[in-house]
Amino acid sequence: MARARPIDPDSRRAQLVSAARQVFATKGYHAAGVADIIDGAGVARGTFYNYFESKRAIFQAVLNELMEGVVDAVAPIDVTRPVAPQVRDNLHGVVSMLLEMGDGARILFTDAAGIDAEGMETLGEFYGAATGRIERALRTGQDLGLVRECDVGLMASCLLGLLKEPVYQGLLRRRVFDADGLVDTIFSLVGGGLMRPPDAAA
Amino acid sequence: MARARPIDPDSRRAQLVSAARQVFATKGYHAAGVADIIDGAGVARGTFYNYFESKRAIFQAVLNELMEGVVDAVAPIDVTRPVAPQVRDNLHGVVSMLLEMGDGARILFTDAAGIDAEGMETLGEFYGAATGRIERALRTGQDLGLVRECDVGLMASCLLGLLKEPVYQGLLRRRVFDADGLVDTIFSLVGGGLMRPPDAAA
Amino acid sequence: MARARPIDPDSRRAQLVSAARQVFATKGYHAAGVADIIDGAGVARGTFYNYFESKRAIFQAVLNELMEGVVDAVAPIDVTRPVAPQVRDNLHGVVSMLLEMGDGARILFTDAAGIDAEGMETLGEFYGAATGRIERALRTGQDLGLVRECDVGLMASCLLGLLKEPVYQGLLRRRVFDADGLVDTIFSLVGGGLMRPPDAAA
Amino acid sequence: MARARPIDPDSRRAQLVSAARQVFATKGYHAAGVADIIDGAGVARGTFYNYFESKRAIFQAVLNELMEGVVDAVAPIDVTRPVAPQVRDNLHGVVSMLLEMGDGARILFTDAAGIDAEGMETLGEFYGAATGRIERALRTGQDLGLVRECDVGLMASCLLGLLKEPVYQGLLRRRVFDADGLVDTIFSLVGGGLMRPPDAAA
DNA sequence: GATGAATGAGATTTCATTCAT
DNA sequence: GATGAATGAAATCTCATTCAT
Repeated sequence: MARARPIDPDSRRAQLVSAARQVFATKGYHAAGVADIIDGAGVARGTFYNYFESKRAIFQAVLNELMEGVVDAVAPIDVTRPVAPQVRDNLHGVVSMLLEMGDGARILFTDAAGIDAEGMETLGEFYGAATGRIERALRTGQDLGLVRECDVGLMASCLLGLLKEPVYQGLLRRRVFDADGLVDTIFSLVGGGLMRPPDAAA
Repeated sequence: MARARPIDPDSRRAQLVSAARQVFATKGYHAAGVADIIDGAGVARGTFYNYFESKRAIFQAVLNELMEGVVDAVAPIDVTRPVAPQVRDNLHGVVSMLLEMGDGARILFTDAAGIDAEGMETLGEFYGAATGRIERALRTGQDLGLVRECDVGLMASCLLGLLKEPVYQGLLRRRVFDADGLVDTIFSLVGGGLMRPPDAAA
Repeated sequence: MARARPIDPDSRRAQLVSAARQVFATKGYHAAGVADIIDGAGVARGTFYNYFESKRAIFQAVLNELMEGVVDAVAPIDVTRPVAPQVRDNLHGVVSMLLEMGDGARILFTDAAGIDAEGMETLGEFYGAATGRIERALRTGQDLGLVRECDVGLMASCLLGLLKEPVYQGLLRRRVFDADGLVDTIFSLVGGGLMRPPDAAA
Repeated sequence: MARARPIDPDSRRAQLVSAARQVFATKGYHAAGVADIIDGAGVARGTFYNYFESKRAIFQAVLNELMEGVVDAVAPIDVTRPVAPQVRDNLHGVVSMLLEMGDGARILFTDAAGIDAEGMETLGEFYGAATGRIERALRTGQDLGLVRECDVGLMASCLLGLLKEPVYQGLLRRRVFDADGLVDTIFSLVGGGLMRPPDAAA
């Protein structure tokens, strides 16, 4: 009711995106209304449309922010130093970031792909880029003699799945787990597989 | 236009579910309208509501059918026979099933979780059950001395991710691949990890 | 509130167009809302959109109906019979039609051109066709030796103006006049001036 | 962006009206937004409302300016000198003025009447005044024995239509023509038909 | 059982106007 | 006097659902 005090447009925009993330994370894209977002931001309806063309547009902004957050959690690997710890850090960084997002992650996992063709494409490109990075890393590893022969394309998306699925199920089934445990599990699997060495003790 | 000839209610129901699967797969839950479904089934609007309470209800029916299809693709493991080939068959069965579904799989991957809390729960239970089965298998494997120590809960969802992610990306990015390649990749990873043995040749 | 009894779609459509004509005539396109139209027709909002895609669309339907009405008021001239009375009848028919339309005529005179480019074009084509008919009539008249030399294009639109302006001012200034008076006036002007005196000298 | 330098209020007002005329002429009243006007004038939104109470108000200002322009193009007739050339000059002046206005004329022809009752009234008065002038001229002509008997009221608006319609169609159908041709056409029609032949029989 | 016209709550979006700085 | 962020009433349009035939 009281008129929101005018503030720097960039701040207002950021505030709206933040409110929107909250709302989308909680209710999902379709159940969320612009009304929820402006309530969250304490702003009038018209103000919203001064900053975003549509509900779809602010969703895209939220999505971009989330994707950026994940990307920023990954540091380039320096091959002149031991590789494993760096990979471990990156893995840990991404998982922590996703866990921190909490319900926000459902936007990346579920909502974005279910809205329209453009959403699918955005997400497809994002995961494509991620897979691409893993793929290149695998090839480098092969060149360095660390990684064995395999179909790098498929292997890359398998590895991505290794990371995503536990986080996704954490969301769906509201189970909590800690990032270190997951990183350890992934490392042990990638490091030596699942099978017990026929007779390790022998 | 022409009045649809009265048919056995079960057939009509099946016909509607089938049309609905098609429509949901193609357009997604929200973009799909009841109009699309009845057009697909060649039935009047009122008829639809004689068989289903709501759009949400028929979606649930479609979802159930799909989940059932996946479950049916998995045979129980008979521990008195060699295990690996049986696991391989199951894996192959599930992947083939998902690939056959084509766009229908997006319902399982994306749409179902994005509709409402109930959808999330349904899917959570489904994946929970799948994870549970894998978990039990792992434990059995450990008992038999085939599988080494690990956090079976996390490992189970990791393994599920190994399978889902490539299929999901196939959908998102419209890449095709064949089921055997994926099964091989998964098996090689699970079998011995990703690293090249220090000096396998020695 | 009470549910409108289902009727033949064509009738419903006609009823909506009729209500819309009334509303547009009274309030003008922009001041009129879909709410006014459905109130007029005693129908729910959704019903309106079962029949017309948009407010703009039903306006077009109204416009077409009005234009058709005017066109139908004009009979082709039969040159084997005396021409003047036929022209007089046509003139009288058009003027009467416009006067009967009452405020509806403002749609043709004012609203249609002020809505969008398409409205302007529709109206442009309509008046273009009218002018074209007059033009052809003039040329025929010239061939028959009844009409003297002139710039038929300009003359045609002048003649159209002769008819339109009094009707238009009748609308704007809420003056009433009768069709016969106008036809007489036009005839006296055109008759004395446009026709070549058969044999002025004789 | 840059703060507009303070200028003489009358100039600012004129600047706004000028920008508004441009905008209204191009887009029409309803499609034009206050945003377009202030963009055109290079002025902030708030500034606009320092000078005009509303969009409607500045439209009225534009309208008044245009009507004045037309009125000023007409010189009083001096009956002690030959009348025809004076009439011709006035006709030519008005037509030229309207043609110069270009799209601006659509404001007079179309937009003004389509806005609200007040717009209709304003325009009604304007055309009423014009018709009135023509009417008085006709009566004077009758007194001088130059013009024959007729219903001067109707005849006056007919004559006005003679002039307006070609210009209007020029707008609607984007045809160009020159003022002289139209004046000639009108004169030939009126001259041959309206004037009593001085002594046809003698 | 089948039909399809009718419904109406509710969502998104627009834009002229206000007012604190 | 100039500014421009904020406002919010009001309009259009959607579509799952109802119900009389």
